[in-house]
Amino acid sequence: MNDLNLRYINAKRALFDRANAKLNAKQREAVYTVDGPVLVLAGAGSGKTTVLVRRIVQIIKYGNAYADTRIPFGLTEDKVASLENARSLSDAEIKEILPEFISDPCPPWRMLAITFTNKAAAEIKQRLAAELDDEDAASSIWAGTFHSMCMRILRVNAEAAGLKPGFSVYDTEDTKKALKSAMKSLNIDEKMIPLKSVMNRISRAKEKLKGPQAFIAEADDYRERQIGKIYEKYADDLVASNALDFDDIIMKTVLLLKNYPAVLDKYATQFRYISVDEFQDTNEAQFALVALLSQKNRNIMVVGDDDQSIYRFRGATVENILGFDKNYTDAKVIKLEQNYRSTQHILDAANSIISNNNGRRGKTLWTDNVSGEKIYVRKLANQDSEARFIVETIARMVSREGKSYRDFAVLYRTNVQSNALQTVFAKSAMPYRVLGGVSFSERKEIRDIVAYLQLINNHSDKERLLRIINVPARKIGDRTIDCIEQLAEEQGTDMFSIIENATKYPVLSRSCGSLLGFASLINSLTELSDSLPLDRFVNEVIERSGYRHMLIEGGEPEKERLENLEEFISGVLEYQNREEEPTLTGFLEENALVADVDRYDENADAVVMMTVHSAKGLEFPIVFLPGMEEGIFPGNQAQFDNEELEEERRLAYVAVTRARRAVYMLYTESRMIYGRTVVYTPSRFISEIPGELKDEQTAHMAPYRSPQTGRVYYSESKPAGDMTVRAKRDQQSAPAAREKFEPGDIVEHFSFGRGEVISAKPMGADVLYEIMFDRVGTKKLMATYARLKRSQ
DNA sequence: ATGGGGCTGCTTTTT
DNA sequence: GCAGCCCCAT
Repeated sequence: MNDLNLRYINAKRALFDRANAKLNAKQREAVYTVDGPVLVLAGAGSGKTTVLVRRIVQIIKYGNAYADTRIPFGLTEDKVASLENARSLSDAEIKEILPEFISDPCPPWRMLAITFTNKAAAEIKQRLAAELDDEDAASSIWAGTFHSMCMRILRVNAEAAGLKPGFSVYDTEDTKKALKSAMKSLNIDEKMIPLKSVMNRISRAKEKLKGPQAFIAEADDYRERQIGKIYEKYADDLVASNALDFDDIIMKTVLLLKNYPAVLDKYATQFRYISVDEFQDTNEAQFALVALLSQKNRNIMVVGDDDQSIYRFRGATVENILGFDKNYTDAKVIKLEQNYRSTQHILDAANSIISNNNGRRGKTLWTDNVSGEKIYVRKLANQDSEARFIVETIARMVSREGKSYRDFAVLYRTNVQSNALQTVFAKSAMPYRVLGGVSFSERKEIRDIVAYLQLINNHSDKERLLRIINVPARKIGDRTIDCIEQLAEEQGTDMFSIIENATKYPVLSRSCGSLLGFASLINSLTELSDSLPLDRFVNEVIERSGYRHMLIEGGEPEKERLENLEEFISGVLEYQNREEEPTLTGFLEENALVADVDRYDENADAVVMMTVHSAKGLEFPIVFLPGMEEGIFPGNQAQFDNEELEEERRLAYVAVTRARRAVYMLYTESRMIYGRTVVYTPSRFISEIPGELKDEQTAHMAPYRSPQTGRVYYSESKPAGDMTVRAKRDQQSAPAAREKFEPGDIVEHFSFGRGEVISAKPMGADVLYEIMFDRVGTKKLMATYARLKRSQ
């Protein structure tokens, strides 16, 4: 290559570098690596989503322009010089020049980006839309979760996949019930083989693309053969119900692509570029899917972090990321190790913990950020002091350092740990929110109405039929239901057909009236579903099924359920307004695949509490890690199992790397676990952090003092009903005479803001107020700690 | 048909 | 310690 050509290419690349000046060299390398397989090992906080999005945008806008070494015909010295001088132009001017280098760009609809969660998918879509600045282009990119993408393929190819249109998706609870009934019909006792392990085995089998026959063929003991039988029966039931479970969605798609070369060819041709996020969380089926789809164009980029693989228990195989470049020998491997989130001390601590694991690809995070504070390690007397330590530390930092509540996260290993925390937080008047309770769509009334909709959409859906056939009560008893089930099995048809034709079966003569009534209810609603807008239709379902009537009859206790149904209808309305072609099937699919509108509102000013698992991908200025004890974190089950232990260590790595500024690791002398007081030793993960990175102390919490009697209690013996936390400053200053409020009064709270008193219950010398706040909803607060002021 | 009492079992979770 | 589930009693 002559000098002029070389200068041309260098000048062109310099301009692209300018356009991506906000990225570091490694990130840019990933963005410019367009063709062939690429593995991006992205450490925590290394900007992986940015890279993923930028690369897609780069390919759509400029194709392989950066790597392209072709020289335009008739290149002149003047031209090269002007490109070289363009470096000093403004960003906007450079953007004007770049299109002249376009080289084989990819149309957006040939771009596939796969994530695990809807939240991640939404974020990627949103950032793509912003960067492409082209709504249509952004929305034609296939960006979604594994499941949503597979559903899209299955819907179009339902017949080839062995499905009838309008097929249902069973969630975990439906699956559980179906397995239970399969076990019952096979006379397999749950005490012999626990349902949980059956579920797990079958789920693992599906992830390995193993059907019931293959499973049975490989079964080498009685128990395995029994599970094989259950699997077979369950699979038959799913077919009869025209339903898929979550694992089927992936497995059936892979099988479809394997069995129908024409279908595979269509998609493998269409998807010129494939990107997979969180690749360390993929299972075998998901890897097989990606491998099939990319086999033709071989342009596959996977992004992930082997050190953050924390879902082995649900079938994720780290080997997918560890061995990626063995599967794709020509893969380019790029490591993103610069961290933009945390202080160097936090990263050093995380690095030294994770360095105790074997079987890593090996990465060392570093940052330009300050070295920052040391890791605070605090020993507390018990879980109560632990919770109070957290509350008081936060209270102090909020009042003295002007921090917001939202700057703090409490991350624990197991959900049970949140109980003790919540008790203390609830009484402390400190705003907090807990992630991971019963979600909206898991509520009984919502599930019931969704079951009606599912049955209307798919009359074969057995689990949903069983769920609502007698809700509200319509005199169809268990005996009748058993009878119908058996008839359906004998006739090789579904239960609904038996019910419709109840008159034909003498055994059903007694309940014939109720059955025909139910059949005509469902049939008339099915007809109605075509003619009414979705929200009005759902309203009719609630009405005509008698469900609303049932709840109204139920009076006060059922009021909340009624309100939830109203909220559900507004959710339907929201779907209807958003969707171009709203359909019942579409709504149900979204409902099955999209968990609640992500419950975590990042704007609310409240301390957030959740498991370390659910914190993956999030970041917080200050992180508390209670329960850093052997037996909790790492858990008991990991004590003698190295694989488990390494997973726990990765989890600890995830936990520490959530923090931007400070980490508090807490452990106790003793704590209550399952009703027993246990004494655990501090977690090995604490000792795996070098001493010079730690600020280690015993924290002495002030004992409780009863507000009424002034008696001092130590937490273990505190009297029932007195679970107050006293911030230190409160103890020092004698409580001032407190203003009394009555229902209807408007009050001001130092962090919840303005609210109206709903009720006031005297409790000893104190008063428990229920207050409806404008911003944060209804809260119950003790007068002594709420420090309420009259508004105006 | 519904609820209460006793028994069990108990990491992590998205789709 | 507690929630969820099953079974039995009303």
